Amino acid sequence: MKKVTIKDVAAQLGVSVSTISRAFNDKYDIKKETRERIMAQAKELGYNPNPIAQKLQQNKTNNIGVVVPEFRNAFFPDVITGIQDILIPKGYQVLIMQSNENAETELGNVKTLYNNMVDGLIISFSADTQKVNYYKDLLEKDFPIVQFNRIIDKLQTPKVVLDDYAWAFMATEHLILQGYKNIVHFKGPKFLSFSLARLKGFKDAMHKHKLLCCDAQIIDVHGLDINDGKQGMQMLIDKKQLPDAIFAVNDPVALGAMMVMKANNIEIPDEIGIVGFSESRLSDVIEPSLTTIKQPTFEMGQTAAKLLLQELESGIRVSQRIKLSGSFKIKQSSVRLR
Amino acid sequence: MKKVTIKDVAAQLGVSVSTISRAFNDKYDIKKETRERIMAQAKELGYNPNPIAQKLQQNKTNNIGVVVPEFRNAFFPDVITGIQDILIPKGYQVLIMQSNENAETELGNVKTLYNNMVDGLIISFSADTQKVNYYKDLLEKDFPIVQFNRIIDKLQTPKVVLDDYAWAFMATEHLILQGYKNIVHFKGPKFLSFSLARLKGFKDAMHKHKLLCCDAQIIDVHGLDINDGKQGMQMLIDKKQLPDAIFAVNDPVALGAMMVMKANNIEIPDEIGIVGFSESRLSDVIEPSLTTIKQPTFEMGQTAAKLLLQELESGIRVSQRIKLSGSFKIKQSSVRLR
DNA sequence: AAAATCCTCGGAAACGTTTCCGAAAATATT
DNA sequence: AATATTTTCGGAAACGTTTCCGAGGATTTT
Repeated sequence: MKKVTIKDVAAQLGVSVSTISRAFNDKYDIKKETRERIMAQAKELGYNPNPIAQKLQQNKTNNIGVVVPEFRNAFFPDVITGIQDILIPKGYQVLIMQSNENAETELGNVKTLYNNMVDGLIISFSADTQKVNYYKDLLEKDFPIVQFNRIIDKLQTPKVVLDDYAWAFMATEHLILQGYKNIVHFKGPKFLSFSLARLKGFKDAMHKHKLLCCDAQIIDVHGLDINDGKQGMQMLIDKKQLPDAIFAVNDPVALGAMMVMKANNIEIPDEIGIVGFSESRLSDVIEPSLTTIKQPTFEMGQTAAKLLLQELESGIRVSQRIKLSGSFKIKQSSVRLR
Repeated sequence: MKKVTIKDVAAQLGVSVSTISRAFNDKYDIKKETRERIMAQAKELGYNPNPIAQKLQQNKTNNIGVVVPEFRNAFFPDVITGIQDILIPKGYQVLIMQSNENAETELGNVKTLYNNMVDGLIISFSADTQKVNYYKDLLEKDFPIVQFNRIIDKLQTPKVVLDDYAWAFMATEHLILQGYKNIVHFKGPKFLSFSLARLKGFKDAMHKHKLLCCDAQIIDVHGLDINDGKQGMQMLIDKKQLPDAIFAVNDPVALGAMMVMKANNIEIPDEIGIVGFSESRLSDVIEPSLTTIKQPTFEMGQTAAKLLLQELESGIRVSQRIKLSGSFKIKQSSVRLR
């Protein structure tokens, strides 16, 4: 476990420590032959520069923190893969933490990462994050942060999101064009940016087509999980207020609703049509397959990473908001046989 | 972005740097009042010890590396959550990397983590890892490693696995007791420890009940994904060698097989029964629901973390192999209506 | 041949901590 | 009151690098 240090190499070759450093950092002021001699000897001894010492010296860690609410669903893992795809080739390490949809652990995560001197942060906020003063403090210290997917508008950082409004509008309109009229929306947690955008997309589509869109059409399922969808659907059944169709805030909620419908012998898409959001692997497995919006997860991660990299390299923050485009996956759950 | 250091606090209070350090590390040789005075002032100035400097000094990072083949399926994320559950309260950071089922990137990951001075490593190997000399080198340097799930026997480290053999045996026997006779096994990649264990469990159960178990009963699907299951099933259909039942090496493979069966109007479980392994969320969504073995993922992560902690704290390696117990989830796909 | 320039390298400070050693001050012991 | 002991603290070295400054020798220019 004894590590070999720069001094060992220097002593072995009878040169100074600084020369070794020069060799490893490819500085201009070193003779090519000594460089080669050093590299050979270093390899021989199994020397690797100690990154901790380098970080202390350079006041830079080459670590990037990523905080996500969960990684049980495929969404965040895919985004993270995109982030790594950009950052790792640039020599960065990606430290991942999960907040479990809890604002408090989220704050703890961020503090830990910051105190561990990550050079920047990429974050998607938990469903119940409201207080942002700590994040504002960080931004004032010029600490680079990029938000994606679940953003907080008032934080002045680069952001990358899907155009949730537009796609929600399109999903709703798709249901309308299929002839569904009494459509309800299973909406997501109220503090989440995309919940609001998707809700607005739904409402506007309904209004455009002059369909009824009163409070009863908007069901708050409180969460984003399969169980939340189940509960929402069960409630509708209990109240005997069955709609024509459902636009769910995301796939798991849609899935849950479908499972309850199937248990109650409600025919999909004949009696009730349904579309989800954010394609999951489950959407192809369930029967009938679930119409959904596919998000460019990998690209979302790449974009967020690039934005961070830009700020890291230039030192200037550009609080742009990048909207990515999704794709509409029309499957069986929303297409009526004519 | 200018960080406040220990010197700033010292200067501000007119005491020495070492006293500040003592205060923060709760040493015995400091007066209580000065300690309080220091802590108050530190908070006032917003001082936090620089962990990089601490790590350099202590030659210890409090970082643990975790390398997994993927985290698209729920399995590894769940295990990681278990790992974090133990390690984070102990003050460790958990750095996660994914190898994408590729031995080469896996090796790269491990090297990066090692060079970044993680204190230990928890790893589940990729499907095509065969060369282990680098890992052996690390072990000889007394670098702590714990393996889980996908292990390499000849590496002398603590290991935590499911009792794959026993559960595969039970799964197969379950099919037999349901009256299935012509049973095939979709086996996993041949270098994977659990592939072999599950295969052996299958074979032994077949032999015990004196059922035919020739080469034709063992189908190598080459991978662990939905597509591999699809291909395996398609091949059986093309060859017109349909079995009574299938025991698949894992859930995605089983899922793929089911999807092809359904596309070909093969009735499950009447014509063909099927059981998977390692309960996934998909197993409840597909129809009919898939009988499977549930692995204690969270506990597996906790156990691996505890083993590592033990070695870290005691400094001695105990190459024990811990077998965890699963649970058998009997659902529709393997239960014949009588 | 003297002066100017360039190339290569060594020495030392710095990054922000912890810890060992010893000294001064406070307290206890005789 | 003198000595011994304990408590509390400061100074300095150390962890392993990078980088600035400057010096010596080699090379080029005049």
